[in-house]
Amino acid sequence: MYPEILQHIGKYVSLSPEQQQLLCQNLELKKVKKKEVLLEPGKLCPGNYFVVRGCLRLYFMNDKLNEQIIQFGIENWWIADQDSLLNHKPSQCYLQAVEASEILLLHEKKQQLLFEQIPQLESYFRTMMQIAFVAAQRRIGFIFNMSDEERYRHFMKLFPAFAQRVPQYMLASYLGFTPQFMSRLRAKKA
Amino acid sequence: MYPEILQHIGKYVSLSPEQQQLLCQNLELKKVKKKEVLLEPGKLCPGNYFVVRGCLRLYFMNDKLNEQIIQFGIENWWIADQDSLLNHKPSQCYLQAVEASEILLLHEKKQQLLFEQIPQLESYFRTMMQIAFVAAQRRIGFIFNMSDEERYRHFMKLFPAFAQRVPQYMLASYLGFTPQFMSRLRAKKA
DNA sequence: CGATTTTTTGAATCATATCAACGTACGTGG
DNA sequence: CCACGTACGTTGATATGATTCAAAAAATCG
Repeated sequence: MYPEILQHIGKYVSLSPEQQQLLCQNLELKKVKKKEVLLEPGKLCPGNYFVVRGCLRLYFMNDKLNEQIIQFGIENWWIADQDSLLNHKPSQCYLQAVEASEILLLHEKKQQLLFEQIPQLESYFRTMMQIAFVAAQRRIGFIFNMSDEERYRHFMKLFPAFAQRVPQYMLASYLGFTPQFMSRLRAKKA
Repeated sequence: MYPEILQHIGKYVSLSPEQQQLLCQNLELKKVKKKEVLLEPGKLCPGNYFVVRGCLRLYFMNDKLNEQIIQFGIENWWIADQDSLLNHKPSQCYLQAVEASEILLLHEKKQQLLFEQIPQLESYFRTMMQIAFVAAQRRIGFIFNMSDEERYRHFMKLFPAFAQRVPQYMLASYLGFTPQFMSRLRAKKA
């Protein structure tokens, strides 16, 4: 039994003890070291990962051979290449541990089977997808309506603790500008 | 009965005739004129809209009082302010008809009830959310890794027909640059 | 047809990238 | 536990893509 994930699910739907057990039997616990890679371009994304402890990042290499971070996943977040999962096609992304982490993998096939046995689980994942979609649309809004500097300050205000956890160049990548510019922003101090 | 929406749902899940009828009884058909507004800032988004015919846009006013288009919805797409729906909070957006349109409104409360009676419908919406999320993440990738010019050409190549349907200033807004710059890009012709 | 909406064009300006070099920190093996 | 190598962060100079403001031209609509 994995209390962290059960608690998270419990915020959205309620599962019977039997359902909780069934779910946990179908999860695979993984412990990964810092910088360990869970998914590489060309491979199929095996399922959804729930972060129990630590931090992962999903990124790809752009044309100029820079890393572009699409998403971070920290405690109580799900992370995966949904494009690969949805379309059953090879990923174009890396999924990598930013810190030593403990994660739970819900294999795609098992997820499908569980949805039939635990309808609330499908409801839970619908909500997770909706939350993720809203977050992505908000991010698009921020990108278009704030300058890089504004977006940086906004992010630092919202997630000051998280900003301490990851290297600056990763934040710069996530926010969509260069590490050099990030350094200048910090130097401005204001 | 609304064949367009049933056909679309049928691509993802299968509904019995009774379920199809139940669903359609809970949809509200609306015919809107060009520029008609379906949702305004301050109001709660009433539910999800399925576009049978026409085109809608979801946008908000940014700090500089420019319209920022978040999403378009054309035939066989769902459109709504998910943020308002998810968090039951007033919208910050406008939902407006770009063309005269026919749309089906699935009220949020009715949707909840239907999910209990038609579990496949929850599965369908989970998939819709996943598709929308993947699209939004792809868009973020494009924004960060292409120049405005590249993004413009990429979009024109992908959706040449759609580009004809909406005013250029709306495309510019969706792509995240000014109408003036858009005009210059077109003039370059290459 | 006139009125409004949409698109075009020019000139000046600004935000951010790029290139290049140097500084600092950190963790790994000897 | 120190030294070395690599990874990360800073700084300066220059380049550039895109914005802004302003005005005119063109298209669309009632």
